[in-house]
Amino acid sequence: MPQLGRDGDDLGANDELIAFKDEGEQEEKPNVSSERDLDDVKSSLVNESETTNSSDSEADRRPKPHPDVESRQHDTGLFQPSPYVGYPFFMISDLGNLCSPYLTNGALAPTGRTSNSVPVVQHPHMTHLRPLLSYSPEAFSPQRASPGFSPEPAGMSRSPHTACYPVSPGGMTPIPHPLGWLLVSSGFSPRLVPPPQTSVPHPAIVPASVKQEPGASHSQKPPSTSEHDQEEERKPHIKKPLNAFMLYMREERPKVVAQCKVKESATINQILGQRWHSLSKEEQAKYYDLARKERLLHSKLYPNWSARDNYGKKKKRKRVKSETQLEGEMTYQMSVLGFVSCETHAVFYCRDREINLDVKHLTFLFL
DNA sequence: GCCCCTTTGAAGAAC
DNA sequence: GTTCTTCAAAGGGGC
Repeated sequence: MPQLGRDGDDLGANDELIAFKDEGEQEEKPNVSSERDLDDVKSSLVNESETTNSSDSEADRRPKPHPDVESRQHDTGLFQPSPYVGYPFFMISDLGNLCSPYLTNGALAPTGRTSNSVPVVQHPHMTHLRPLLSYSPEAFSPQRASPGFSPEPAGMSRSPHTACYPVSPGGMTPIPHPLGWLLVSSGFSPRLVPPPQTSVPHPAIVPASVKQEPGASHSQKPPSTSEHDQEEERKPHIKKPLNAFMLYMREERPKVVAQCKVKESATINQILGQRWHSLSKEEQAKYYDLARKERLLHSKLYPNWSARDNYGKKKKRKRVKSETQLEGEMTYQMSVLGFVSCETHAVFYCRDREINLDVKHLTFLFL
């Protein structure tokens, strides 16, 4: 599939091609190490943001809208065979209120956005499409904030293509995503977006506990049995990145619920498992690709995180979840304060880092 | 309120 | 290198 970057063009570095595995590759190359892939990507991070210029123009390399995009949908709502073809948008992080400057027509109602949902700014010609996020986290390049960065919106300039596309009258259902990404119309004039008023929680992080000053009045948590336990509870719970099947399941579950009138997740998951096996390799490859990018981005956001960290934390996580729901405001690691995008790059200014992405890696899928 | 169920895949541990 | 275990999502159901 072209979107898998087999030609090394769509997804950047060739090392990803080695790491990526769809079902067929899993059979043929079961030992391809995602670790090595991550290491390669990590090592390339330093240069990633500085090596984005190439002999090819960005306009040429950037996926172009496909006139037949609607016909690509089949009954499962999935693209085939090339879901990456034809994206009139690129993706940026869910910046909370950040998208509002683009919505001068009020297309995206504030109520359509929740902390863990992905609001969508959609092209009017593709109102039938449900975008599925995709991104190329290998383009992430943590670095210090640019000295010249200013969150002032006054410098924002917008070409006609940068105008916000209104959400279709039918409305777009916010698509929840663990990494909290937001789709925004493309158009590559430099533009500046003021920082949001509220932090955007990174859905991959479940705060282990509300960090409170000693003696906080609303603290009802019983004392931990040990300092170690207390320390453990203070640590935010960084969830595992979703695998391909989980991504598929999250996407297809509502359809199964609607079709089968079943609510029990165990039953639904059985159905989804069967459907998963009935998918073609190309269809599954889309989810493997997304999952691979999830892992890459996750590894960059949390380079020291290990799946082992979550061992034995299921109970804690559930307890913490309810606490989170009760508490309201929380502090998260991944709080994007603002971003700047230009012809070739988008820079996201987070609380503790600056993430530089090559726009050529900002793609997404339609469903 | 907590855990189980049920699925697949990824990652780590154990052998 | 292989096998086993745990966790990721989801929400009804049981205790």
